[in-house]
Amino acid sequence: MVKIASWNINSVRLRIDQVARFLTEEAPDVLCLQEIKTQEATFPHEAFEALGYTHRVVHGQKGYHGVATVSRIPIKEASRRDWQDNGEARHVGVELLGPGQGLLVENVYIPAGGDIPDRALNPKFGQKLDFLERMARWADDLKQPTLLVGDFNIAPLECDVYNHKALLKVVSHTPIEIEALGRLADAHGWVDLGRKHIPAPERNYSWWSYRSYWREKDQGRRLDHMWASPEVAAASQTHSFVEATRRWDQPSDHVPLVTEFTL
DNA sequence: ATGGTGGGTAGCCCA
Repeated sequence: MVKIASWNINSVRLRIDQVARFLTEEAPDVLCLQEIKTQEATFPHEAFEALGYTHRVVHGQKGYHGVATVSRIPIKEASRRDWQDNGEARHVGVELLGPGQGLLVENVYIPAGGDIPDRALNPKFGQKLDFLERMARWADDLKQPTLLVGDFNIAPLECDVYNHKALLKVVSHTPIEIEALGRLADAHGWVDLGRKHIPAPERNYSWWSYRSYWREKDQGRRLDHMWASPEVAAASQTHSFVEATRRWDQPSDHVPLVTEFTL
């Protein structure tokens, strides 16, 4: 069994103790982190080393964005792509070398896209759409069994948000983003593990805004995803969102996703 | 309809 997790941590240095708690309690073999907000040189390597996560691939950036994949089973870096061509660190791909040998684990942090869902008024929204189109072209050529995980910053289904109608014009749930994400989905025949294991219309949110969480109205969205090649999806046994982390002190606004595979 | 909170960094950007 190989257990793989993904978590937008919103600063790995600030929340390293929470990461350590999560690794101790859930014991994933591989953890993909997004929004580490630091460079490789200032990544808290020691804490991961002490917990047995001796294999690490960090695509970092000072202050913003940044992704890292840490593992207690052997991995090697396969790629780091820049789908915006602007130097932001939003992707790293690794290949498993021991258990699950040959599986690619692609860790991505898709741009949030700003506040206005109009590329003429908001360049960041256009960059998000372009990022998705370039990812789709990348996925066209994938030949190896692949697991694509991360913060996609899109909640595609009606049941992926607390109020579908109210959010149709809110970036993360607009039809144009969902169409672009659909083209990425079709490019490889990805299986959405979140909905394979927790079928619609069941609620399974992965993110709650810091600005609204105190209201205790459960105004969440499913922004984080794990998508698998069909044969990889068929090997998935369990899948869960670890919602408890959102109630820890000074939490990330995202919660981890965890999947177990027979590989 | 609005503003609400959080992180990194150093005079605002990003989410």
